[in-house]
Amino acid sequence: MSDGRSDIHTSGVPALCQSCEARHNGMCGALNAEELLTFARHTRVVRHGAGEELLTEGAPIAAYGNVMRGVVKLTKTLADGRRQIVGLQFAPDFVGRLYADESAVTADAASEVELCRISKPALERLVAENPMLERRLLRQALRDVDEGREWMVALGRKTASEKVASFLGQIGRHLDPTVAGDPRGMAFELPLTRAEIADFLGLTIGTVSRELSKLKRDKVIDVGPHREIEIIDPQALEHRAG
Amino acid sequence: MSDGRSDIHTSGVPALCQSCEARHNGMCGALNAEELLTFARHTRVVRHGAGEELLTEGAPIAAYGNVMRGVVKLTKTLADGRRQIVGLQFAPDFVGRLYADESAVTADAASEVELCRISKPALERLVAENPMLERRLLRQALRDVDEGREWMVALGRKTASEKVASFLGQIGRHLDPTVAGDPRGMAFELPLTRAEIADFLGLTIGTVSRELSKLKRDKVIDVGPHREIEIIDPQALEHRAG
DNA sequence: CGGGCTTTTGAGGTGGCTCAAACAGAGTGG
DNA sequence: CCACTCTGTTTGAGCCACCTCAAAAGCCCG
Repeated sequence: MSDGRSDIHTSGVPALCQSCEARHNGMCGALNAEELLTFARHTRVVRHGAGEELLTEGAPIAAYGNVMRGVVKLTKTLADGRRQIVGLQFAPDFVGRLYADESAVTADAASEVELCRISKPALERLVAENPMLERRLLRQALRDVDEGREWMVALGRKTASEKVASFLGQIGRHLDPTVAGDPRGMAFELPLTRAEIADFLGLTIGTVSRELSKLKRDKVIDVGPHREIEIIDPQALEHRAG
Repeated sequence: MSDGRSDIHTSGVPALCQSCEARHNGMCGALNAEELLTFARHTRVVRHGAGEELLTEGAPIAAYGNVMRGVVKLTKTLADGRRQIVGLQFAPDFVGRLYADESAVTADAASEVELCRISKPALERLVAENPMLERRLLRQALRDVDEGREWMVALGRKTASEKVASFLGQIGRHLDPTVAGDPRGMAFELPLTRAEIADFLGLTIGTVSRELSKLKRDKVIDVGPHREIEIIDPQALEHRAG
């Protein structure tokens, strides 16, 4: 039995938006039912398989998107091929760089991803007309800044084991925000390969694997087959995150 | 002999704003003469000596500011004292974190600094009333994101010498944007001590010093007394930046 | 069951750290 | 004008965390 409130809120809301996280915690929260309808005329839900490229470093940006499901990784690559992941976007994050002609990063689907896609000119027009939308995007950008700075500390000053512990903590928190201070453990599937984790943490695949093995040996986590991780002792993990 | 244009533009503009960079390339560019006057009623120019703390990590934010002169460094510190500089702000950058109760970083004056200060509630009210102001702040935030990501690559994937070369290149570009592709050299005074450079690059003071000596030995730069640096061969510097 | 991918683990090398000493400038006071 | 101090910088010697290279093992899919 649903309450009256949700009836009011969902009346006239496009079907796809009704359960979309972007409407609750993301960009689309700025829009009322009428605006959502306008907005939805320009959007299209697209699905991308793991590894598909959404944006290319140095190439023009054709469209923006909101992550609805899955994980998008943002990477930058040096001339000789060294790679660094500079951000991970989860639902309901916004993907793309407003007010820039070309993307400074490559964005690809780390897992299978569903995106709510909107063309560049369409979003830019909607943003110009709707200050609330712009405010949401500002909040998103500020979150991106904060998160980037958090990782700069890890990249610059943490040891390999601290990096890996921090990474597991962050992923855990993202996939289940209630776990933050919870002393009980949790299990999840890593959205990244070892190589990608290494590119995120500024390490090599070998070091990542060794550190994970160490955490397993010390009964802080359990490492299952196929990227499954169980956090047995969140306290200990937090403690090792520096 | 001034042209007519500047007369139009400066009529009714507060004296302090007339030559302020923030009005030309920063946040205040969003405001017309009338709005600038309203704005100026809430601002005050304050001067801070090198080392003075403007914002403290984990402490409430009392006021925002625009850098008018000097360099502000943003740092994060781990529990055991390891430090990482996560950003440098030059004129006319905005300092502070909108929509947050506490600061995620410590901000201090790296050199003597002049700030155009505005209280938190005052700016928040003005932003709520003026979408153009919000757009400027969004642009600033997006620049901060881009710059942070640029440095994440350096922190995670570049060698010590590449880091130092990149750093000198960035500082040079900031202090004189015309130099970018210019094959001729330039000279400037570093706004940071060796220890601060180390905290920026995720290195130790010894490594920074050694790398600078190496660049000097190789006639790429010249290191004078009192933090003076002359870039002799910008091409070679760029080449070593990775 | 074989072939391709990812992951683990090992042995050895090295870039940047640690620790330590000497040096250089800018004040400060005699 | 010269000690003296204080802070910042340079340089050296040795070491260790993490990388490199390499091999083997696990998992997935046809």
